[in-house]
Amino acid sequence: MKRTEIKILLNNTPIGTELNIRGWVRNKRTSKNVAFIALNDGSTIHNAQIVVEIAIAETINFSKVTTGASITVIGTVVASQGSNQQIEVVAKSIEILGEANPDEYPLQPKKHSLEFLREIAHLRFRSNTFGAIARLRHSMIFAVHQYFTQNGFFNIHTPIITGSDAEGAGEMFQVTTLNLNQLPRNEDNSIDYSTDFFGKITNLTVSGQLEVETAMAGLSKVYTFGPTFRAENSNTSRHLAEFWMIEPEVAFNDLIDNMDLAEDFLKYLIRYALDHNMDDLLFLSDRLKEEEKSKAEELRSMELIEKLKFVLENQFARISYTEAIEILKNSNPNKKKKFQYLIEEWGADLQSEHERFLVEKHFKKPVILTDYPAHIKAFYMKQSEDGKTVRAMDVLFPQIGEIIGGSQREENYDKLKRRINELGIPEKELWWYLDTRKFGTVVHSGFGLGFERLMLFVSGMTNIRDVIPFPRTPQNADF
RNA sequence: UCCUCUUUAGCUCAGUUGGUUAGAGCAUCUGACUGUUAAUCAGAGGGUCCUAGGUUCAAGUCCUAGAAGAGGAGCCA
Repeated sequence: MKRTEIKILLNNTPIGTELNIRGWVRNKRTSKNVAFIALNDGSTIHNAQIVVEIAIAETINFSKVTTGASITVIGTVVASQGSNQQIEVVAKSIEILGEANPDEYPLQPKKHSLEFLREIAHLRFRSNTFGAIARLRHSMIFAVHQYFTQNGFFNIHTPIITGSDAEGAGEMFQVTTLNLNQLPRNEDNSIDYSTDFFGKITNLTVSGQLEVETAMAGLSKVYTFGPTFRAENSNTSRHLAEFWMIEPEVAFNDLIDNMDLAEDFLKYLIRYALDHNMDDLLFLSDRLKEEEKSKAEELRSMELIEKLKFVLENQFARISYTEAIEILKNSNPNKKKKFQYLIEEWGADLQSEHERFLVEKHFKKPVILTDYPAHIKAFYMKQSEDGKTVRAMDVLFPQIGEIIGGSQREENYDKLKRRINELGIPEKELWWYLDTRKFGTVVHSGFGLGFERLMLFVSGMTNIRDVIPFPRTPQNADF
């Protein structure tokens, strides 16, 4: 008999239907005459309740039906006598597909710590929490492509191995086929890369932006959605060495258009989650509430679904860096010297505590900060007439901080070239990038959205290692 | 990389001022139970107290170094 997914079973299967369901046992409860199996196949957060009469149990080695075992059940859909589910399946036959030795199987029908689940990342797809995260993650991936498709964008696969080290977005992982125990040397003892696979130094990409800008200058509306690698020694709950980034780039868009795109895009994704993943969101919300019980009242965050709706219904605040400095300068924490880094003058880089103050205390909603001092931002950003700032924008979210970083790009060939030289970036590595400004240059803008940071916000999880299946962080590349 | 905290049973955690044989809940196993909901009840088994040194008559407990994990900071998405 063909398998019926548990999601289908629970949605609209009429009483009396005979069907086959398969999955992994979450829990088994036995009494004298009847046993109950909670079965999950990952199609939904919900389990199917299998009712096993003693006569059926006796046909198999029922003691081997343990938490974690995989089974296939043929049975009949009936109205449930219990109160926790509408329907259940009375088994006619059960077959054990794969046993799970209870002495070795680490998942129990109880709440596990997220740290423990991380240590068994290969099994945590079978937990409620990570199952919900995985389904939500898929939904968000799909929604990203759907949003851009509906809005006339084209997806561009930018290279993962890059030959340019001029992107300036952090430490890179080197890619080489050279024998590290026996490196070929030049006469001056430097390493001879001419015999390396690409004949030069290559690294894993830290951003697809420069390449995707070349696609923009031809297709107008493009985006990348790919893996990104940063070899920073970052040990925080919001950094990964390998993460996924979405980078739209749009010709003829200025900074205002860019902000409109970022806000519309984020709201679309959040709305998509609310429309398509309510079961998982409700579970994650309950989980979060449970977790927050142990926190002091003032440290608790808004309930997850309420928070998502709140972001949807409110305009993001949009202020310039200069305005932000004024707000911070006159803020209570600054006057009372509560900030670790006090705001004294224009030009200072904003610290996490300042961003959090603006988002969580002052505006109490997402904030887009624009027009930062040029000296704290990347070379490619559009230089303003004031000569001091660039047309940059960061979208700041509560708890997460910077979820998007973007800008209008400098489209003027001479200005861009001058900035590259000022910063000592090797110009000859960027000849192809400069060509986009040399031939038919256009005003254009784009941004980078950290996909896992979006996942943090939408799922309400607090550690980025719990929203990606196999996190890569310093000293950890297991699985 | 810096600061702070943590590391005791399969999991989550107690463990007093350094003092007998290191405990609990859950899980596992055995049994009981007329339909359970992380079932319930009774019993049993289960320990390199993170590692290596040190102090002491005596160390899970104190000291030093290291490892791993967490929170915060920096870097950023």
